[in-house]
Amino acid sequence: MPTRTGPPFTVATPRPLPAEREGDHWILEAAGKQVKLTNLPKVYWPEQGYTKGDLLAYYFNVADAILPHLAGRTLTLKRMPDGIAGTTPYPRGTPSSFFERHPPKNTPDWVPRCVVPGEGGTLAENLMAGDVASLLFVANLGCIDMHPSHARCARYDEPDWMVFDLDPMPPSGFAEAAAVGRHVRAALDSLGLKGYPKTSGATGVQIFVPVAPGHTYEQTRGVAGAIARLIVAADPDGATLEWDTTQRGGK
DNA sequence: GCTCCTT
DNA sequence: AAGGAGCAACGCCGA
DNA sequence: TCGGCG
Ligand SMILES: [Mn+2]
Repeated sequence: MPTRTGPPFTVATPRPLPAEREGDHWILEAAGKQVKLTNLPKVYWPEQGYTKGDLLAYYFNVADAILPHLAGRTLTLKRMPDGIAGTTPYPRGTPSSFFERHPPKNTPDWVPRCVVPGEGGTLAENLMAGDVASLLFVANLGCIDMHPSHARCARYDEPDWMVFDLDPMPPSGFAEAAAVGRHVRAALDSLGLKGYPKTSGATGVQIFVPVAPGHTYEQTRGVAGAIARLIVAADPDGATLEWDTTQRGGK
């Protein structure tokens, strides 16, 4: 049950969100831009009771860390305006989340866009987030996940990084994913490439690899696929490229 | 979360 | 006034 | 070539 009456924030953050209430909503001012924020008390994480306000405060607090990774790249938003457990009435129980890439109609003109060629000679506008205001604007849409493009807008078809996504399936966990990550590092070493690992979700690992300018997605996909197949061949019990998630148990 | 379109 | 639909895009794979 | 799935 969405609440409009509960507290807007339930988690203390180093820098509280400096949003001022204005009638039924809030206004955040950042670098002269006014961002309208709505429904802060709405519970987005029912299990923990975390609110949309908590989400916005989170993105405000990590802005300095996250913005360098978003700026100049188109974003695919994963929007969950009814929280992480929201569902649609029909079909019954279907998650009410959805993806969005184009600026919705109410997007302020100061939110940056990337114009890219679309289907059949058309042009499409894609969202970007370049500063605190645009970051908080997309977060207010109920966007919990943000997926930045592997390529910068200026060279939208030339990725400047590739990623190895290691998702352990029970009973495998983080340790097993890290072990596969070491295989990835060995392969990258032999190619003179450097990978930057990070945790992902509860038990996963992702390894980001900078790619020199001038390469296509087809090329990076080919390299990543070749490395992945080598690892599966070397460690068939520890790694799989199985596409069907129900078929990749234990790896 | 918000707009648009149909009832 | 109330309610529903729409909101990305692409590679992989098996049919 | 199409549809489901990621
Ligand atoms: Mn993952």
